[in-house]
Amino acid sequence: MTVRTRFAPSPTGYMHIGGMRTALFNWLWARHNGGQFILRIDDTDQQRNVEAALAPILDAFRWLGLDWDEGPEVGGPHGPYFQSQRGAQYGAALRQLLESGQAYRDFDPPELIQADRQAAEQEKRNYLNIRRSLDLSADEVARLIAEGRPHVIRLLVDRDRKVAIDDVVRGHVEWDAALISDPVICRQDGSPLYNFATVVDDAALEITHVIRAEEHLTNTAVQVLLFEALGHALPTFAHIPFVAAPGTSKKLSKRDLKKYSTNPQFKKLFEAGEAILSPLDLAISDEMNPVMVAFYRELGFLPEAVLNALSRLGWSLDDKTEQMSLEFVTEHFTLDRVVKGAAGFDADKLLAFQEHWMGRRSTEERVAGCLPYLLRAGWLSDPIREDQREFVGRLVSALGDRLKLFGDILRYDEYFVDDDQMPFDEKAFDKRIRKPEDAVPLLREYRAQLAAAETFDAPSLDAALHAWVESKGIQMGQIIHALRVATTGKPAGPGMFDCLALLGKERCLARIDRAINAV
RNA sequence: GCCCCCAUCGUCUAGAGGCCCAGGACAUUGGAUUCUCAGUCCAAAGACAGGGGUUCAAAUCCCCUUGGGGGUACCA
Repeated sequence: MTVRTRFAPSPTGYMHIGGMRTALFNWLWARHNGGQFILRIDDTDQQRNVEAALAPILDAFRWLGLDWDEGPEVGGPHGPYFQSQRGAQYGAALRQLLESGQAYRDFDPPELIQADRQAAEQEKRNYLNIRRSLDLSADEVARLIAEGRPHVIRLLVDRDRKVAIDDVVRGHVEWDAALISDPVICRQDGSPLYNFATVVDDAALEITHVIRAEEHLTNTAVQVLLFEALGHALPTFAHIPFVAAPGTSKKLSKRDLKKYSTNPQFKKLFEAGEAILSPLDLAISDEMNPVMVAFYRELGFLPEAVLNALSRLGWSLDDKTEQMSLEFVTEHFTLDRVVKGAAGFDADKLLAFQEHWMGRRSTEERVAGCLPYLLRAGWLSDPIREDQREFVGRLVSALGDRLKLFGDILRYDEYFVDDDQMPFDEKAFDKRIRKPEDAVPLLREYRAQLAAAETFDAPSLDAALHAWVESKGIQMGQIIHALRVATTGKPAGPGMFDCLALLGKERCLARIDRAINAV
């Protein structure tokens, strides 16, 4: 039997990182088995602007390279893939259940149900719906329907039985049906409820494996009842742990975003977000924050890194393999190696994966990744001139490992601003130029050396400075720190000679002059 | 309240009765390299929630306690 899995997002306008992990596991299981991965849109709730709200979700899939065999844009033999367009199927299933007596119309007004529930709560017992409408005769029911009396439709649960599944990750899980209220499967307005629509669709789409977060485990009891009532075979269930917020075992949620900003792990992400988004005139927001996939794309993370991190959230291959490509994970992914406990999102580890995968990108690829950022920040002309492209190439190779995210290129504004606009880091300026007595005289002297230099590449500059330092009988540290701050404005960066060569003679001289005058 | 799930270093995890006085990775700390930063290399510190069983033997099986989480909707 062909393995068919699905991911069924609601069009919310963003793609949650935890949802992405669930989607990934579904995709992996389908691909691992040479099966199909289906995208179904659960849009029973919101009908306006589904397309706009869906776009960020599909973008996230495309960015990570997770394709779908059936669903929006690609169609498929089991369509439509939007629940809002599947009314006919739900209607048919409803009729089937009603006619076979496995579902019934409940005419009790909501207030009455509410009172029942409150009473149960006060008596500290489990609430079970009271089946008053079941006492109505067929004639009475027919009369109430003819009258247009509002009602919902409930599944009639057999209270003398147990419901059980053998979950691939949880094992055998059992519920006593005597404790389960008859679930409403159809609202007063005729629209289907989640548990019902899901079962109808999962059956119609011939889903073989339902892989979803464990928050749905309890729903499964009702869904199993529904599968059976409809006469469908049960799919295999795999309830994977949800992705927890760092340092907690609570579900990662965009509602708690404020709290996360003080978390030491997330702090780095927020800091990077700040540094990279602000030159782009963007800011951390409801749609753009560490809980959303879009955030990582916008900062210039690599899909490989995000995929690698997501794969390891609740799944492992063995006791040592950490760095894995999507292809590798696909080959080795099995459900029985999914962990049971909640997995906290580990931002540090994501960063480590990012460094690893970025390290495997060539300079050309890194340049290609950085260029869009520089363009968007307005630091390059559009179209990009050839000399600019060449310059960015030299900068990127000088940056080496320091460039962890493509967006990090925006932290090196000193190479793109005019010389008289370059800001000096005040603390560094004090420490390296203003305070040391010999800094300014040495800078002056070295400036003359530079001005006379015939070649301006890093190796010659390196050799020349070493010779000069030796002839003067001073320490390298006495000049080089002052020189760095003078020319780049910052206390840290690529090798000094790379920086000088990158800037070129004219700009170096101009900046040294400016630094001396600023003392 | 009721139902269900979960529990190994700070974090992600390995461990399916002896290979474990518990292994790896990230983070942390110390050292080396260096003009700074980043990186790299070496090293250190760091966990089986508690209590009972079962067994010659338990991180691994059973029970209880504690703790954490999820669900309890005419949400998904």
